[in-house]
Amino acid sequence: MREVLLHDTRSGGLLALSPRDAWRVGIYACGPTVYSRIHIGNARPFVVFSLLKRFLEHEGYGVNLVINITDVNDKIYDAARAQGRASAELAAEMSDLYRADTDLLGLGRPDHEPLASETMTPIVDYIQTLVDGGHAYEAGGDVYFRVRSDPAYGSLSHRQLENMDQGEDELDPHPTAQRKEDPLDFALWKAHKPGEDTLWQSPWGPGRPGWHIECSAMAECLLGVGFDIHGGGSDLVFPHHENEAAQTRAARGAELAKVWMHNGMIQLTGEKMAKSQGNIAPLHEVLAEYGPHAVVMYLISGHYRQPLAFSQSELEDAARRVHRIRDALRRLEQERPSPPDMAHHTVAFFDALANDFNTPAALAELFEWVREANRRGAGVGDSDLREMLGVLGLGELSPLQADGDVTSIDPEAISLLQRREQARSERDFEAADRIREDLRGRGWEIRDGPNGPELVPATGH
RNA sequence: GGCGACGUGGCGGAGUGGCUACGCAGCGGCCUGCAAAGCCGUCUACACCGGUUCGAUUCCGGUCGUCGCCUCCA
Repeated sequence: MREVLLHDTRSGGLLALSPRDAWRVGIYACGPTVYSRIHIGNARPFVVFSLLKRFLEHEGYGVNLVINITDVNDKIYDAARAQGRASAELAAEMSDLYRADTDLLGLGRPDHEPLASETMTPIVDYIQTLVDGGHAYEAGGDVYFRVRSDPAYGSLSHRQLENMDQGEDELDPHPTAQRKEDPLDFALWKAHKPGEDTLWQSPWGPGRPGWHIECSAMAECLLGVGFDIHGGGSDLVFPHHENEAAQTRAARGAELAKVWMHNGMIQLTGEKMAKSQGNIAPLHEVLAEYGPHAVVMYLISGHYRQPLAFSQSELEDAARRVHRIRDALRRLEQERPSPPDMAHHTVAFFDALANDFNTPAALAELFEWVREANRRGAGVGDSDLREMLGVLGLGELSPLQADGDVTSIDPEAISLLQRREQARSERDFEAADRIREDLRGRGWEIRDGPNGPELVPATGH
């Protein structure tokens, strides 16, 4: 049995995965706030945790993956107002688009995708527990978390309370400084304000929850307290995850999660890709241009904890890597066992994933396997490569052209190929080359091998 | 200002106290009518300055630079 090591933000080191329930791993990852379509950066945690789930299942664990959708939030109100629409309508539409866009990645869905708007009762109960326990207080219809009531506050993000910037946002149209006991306190419940078109009832009056308590409630509802892995982007470590952790300690007297995993940012021209900076690459556009396999390949080309450079050429590189694998698949014996003396690469592949989910190191092994298979030529079974690709979410990759599957090629192409062979046998290479160009225009590429010419779909990733 | 991460060959990106990462691109070769695909080779990388060490890209200190967070941005 492989020991799975994961980097934990709180301890700053690697922890061995040791599930709360023997073979059952609970994972909660923070999903998007649905005020616009998601971008490639938002796709990183979705892909990382979806693939981590696949890997853990490969290792014999059962996995319960929860990725929430934040559909009640200031940003949604702002975006809806700017568009002159109802916020709930915008959130519903963007939730649908989020699911549609991530569906196209071909990785399936998480096991649960809770909505904040459908978790209101547990959220209000949670806040009540905090108030009852003296960890939160009502002020003018708002409810705030008493940060200094949690002695461990700061332990996740490694910050000292005295070092925190306590300045209030001067541009905030609804200053809260006067209502808070302490500038560090954060909102659990926000009283309804004019212009906000959704509201829920609570013991403190109508309003809506703060972001942090939404996630705590959704996570606890589906996974309980003390689940195995809590994940998300590194930009959420503070304050979002710090606050989640504090809420759970205060309300339940226990840690919310055992391991806190954070993925690095996707970077465009050296800077973080963020909606607020307007330098976004929408996921659906990237998918439409390069296809799901190249996008997934791109996202796993760096270690999940590191920042990852984003550019056209990075996606093109990824598409070429996918192409190399497809080509290799084409030469392999379909659905046959792989040579045992190549298995050390496969073992190393999974070992790399067990070592803090090191996908680039795993990919290196996969490509070593591919090269060895190519070296050996015919007769190599595809099972090992299939096994590796399956865990990477690339299991649907099909060979460029299954031998003998001639019926899928249009008859015109077949006859062109025959005419080219005719020309070649007559040493009329000019004509032969013209036909080759013709076929390329039709999307077919000719490869003259020892067993005669083959047609494969043209590269045009 | 505080906290954290990081600076690897043309690009992306792993990793290690001494041994080819890997991929893409380029170049040379094999194969081929020519290509494509593939294979072989090559491009002799580890920001800078000190220190520890038989030996450092890898450990320690400093310098410069970059990025993230400290405002509900994955």
